[in-house]
Amino acid sequence: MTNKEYADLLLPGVEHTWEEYEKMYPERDLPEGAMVTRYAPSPTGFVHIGALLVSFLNGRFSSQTNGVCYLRIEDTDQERSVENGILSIINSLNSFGVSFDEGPISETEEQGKYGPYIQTKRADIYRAYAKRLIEEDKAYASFLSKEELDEIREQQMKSKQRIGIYGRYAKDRNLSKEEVFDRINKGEKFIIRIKSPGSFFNKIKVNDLIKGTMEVPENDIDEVIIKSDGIPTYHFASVIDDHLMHTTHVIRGDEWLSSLPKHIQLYEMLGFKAPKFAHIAPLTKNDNGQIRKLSKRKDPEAAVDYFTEDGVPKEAIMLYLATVANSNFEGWLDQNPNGKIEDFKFDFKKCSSSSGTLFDLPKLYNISKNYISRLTKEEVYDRTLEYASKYDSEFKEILEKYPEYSKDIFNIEREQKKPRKDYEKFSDVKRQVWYMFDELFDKYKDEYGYDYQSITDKEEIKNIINTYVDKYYDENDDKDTWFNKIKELSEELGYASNMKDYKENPDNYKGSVADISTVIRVSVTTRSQTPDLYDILRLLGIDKIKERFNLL
RNA sequence: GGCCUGUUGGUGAAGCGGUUAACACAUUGCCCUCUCAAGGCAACAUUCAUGGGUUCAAGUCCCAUACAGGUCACCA
Repeated sequence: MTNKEYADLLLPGVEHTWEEYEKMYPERDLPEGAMVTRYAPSPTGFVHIGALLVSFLNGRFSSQTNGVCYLRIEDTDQERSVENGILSIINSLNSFGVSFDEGPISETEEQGKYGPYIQTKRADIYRAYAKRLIEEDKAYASFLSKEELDEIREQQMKSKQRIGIYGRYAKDRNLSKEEVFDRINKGEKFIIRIKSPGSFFNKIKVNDLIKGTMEVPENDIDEVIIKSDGIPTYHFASVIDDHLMHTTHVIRGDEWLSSLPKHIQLYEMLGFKAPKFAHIAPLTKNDNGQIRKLSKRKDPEAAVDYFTEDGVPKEAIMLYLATVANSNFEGWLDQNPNGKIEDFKFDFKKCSSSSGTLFDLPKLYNISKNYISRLTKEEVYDRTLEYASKYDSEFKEILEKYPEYSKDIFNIEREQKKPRKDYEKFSDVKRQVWYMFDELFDKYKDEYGYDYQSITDKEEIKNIINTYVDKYYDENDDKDTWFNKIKELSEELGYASNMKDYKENPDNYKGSVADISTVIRVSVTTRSQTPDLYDILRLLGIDKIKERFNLL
């Protein structure tokens, strides 16, 4: 039996040879230095915050070098696939501004010349290359059953040896072709493993763009490349795909770091030029003193949707991820307050080489707060409405009913050099402005209660507000005269009009302007803490003010 | 357990043989001020996990120890 016949026996019926496939995926025509990157998720439909970071970075590196970033679906494990998983990943990433030059664009369509971009559709390709390895005597059929594998592992653990199929454990490595032929004819199930040429005692140097050069033992494990269902393993498929799709840079999570020697060996065995690698540190969380990777199963905040539901703008999430990705990003943003993430040049050297980055929620919120403060009143209105439409129908109705009025409210202390920063997320907005709307005011005023501070005497409160509307308030006043009138009111009623005077001689007065302002503020809003009172009164208008005063 | 990586303040970090050990978030205090949010100013690592070594000089180089994380599937 020739090697070719033998390979045909193991993997019959391949459409094209590997040489043909090489021709079908020609070199890309790209400028010098252009990076070809990829994001390669399983179609689980779930987007992990760390995956968003990785896909984002892949996109940035290719686009800042005028390269290509493609999406490849790694569905070699059927069990992980989810209905519409591909589309939901695409949509989710798109909503965060991450898109791809090539790859699937729906469950059935795709764009780009290096496809198919879904691994189960490339089965023939992997078989062709596996066949080549068999012909070259670099791979073999292994009949080890699940039970035998378990037994070997147990034995290895007991005798404290390395776990895996290598050396003398690779029993089927030297089976004769005839014996393999017999067993297959008898219907025995088998898989294809590589004949690892490596030795554990040989150290090789592997280079990572982020971690630097590492010395690791060569891989000597006979990795599975084709599973018994005929589908390749991740390792095999991704190496072939990265080669055929001419990937120059593999940027992925650092859980892959330990399989790097395997991958490098596979590139060598196949005679491929290996791409460059960059392994990104995972996002972690401190779980009662336990620091661990953010987990899809245990941590709701691992899902990107969690923050959207929380009301954090997507842009803010990306800004946060950018600061995590490159530590100098924040300083750059500071220098370029209106800069777009796309204008920043990411650098592998600035990626954290530590073994994990704690996901810092307060920091995210801070970034989010600053981001929202830079929006225009229209943007705040649109985004808040968008949020309310999904999560707060009551507020949605109000916003739709009073668009211009709402925008005026959002504009309080907004369009200025140092804008007001009191919304950390869109879910905060209602909590800060409800009293400006009669419908909400009527509903919530009693629930929250009037928060009078130092002056609580009903008569005195009435006296202050009545005197104020009767004698002092004029809608046409500018801010200075408005406040001067509050000072005058204070004096008339025996309160200090000047805080310094009051602090020096508190006993000379019944209170201060602060107390007077607070009474007016609370009487009209129920809250002792609000944005600028002058703006609030003006927006409410004299009729509403009187109405609310009359309620007391 | 094997292999790999990492360890600078509460957090993210800068630092690449000679700096008062940046910066940002958080926290605390003061100032400003009609409240709040901001903003301004300050405090917060006598020390860079620990122990050795190299050097005139070490967070920075070397070794050991400790701790943490990752990974060891016919999962990706």
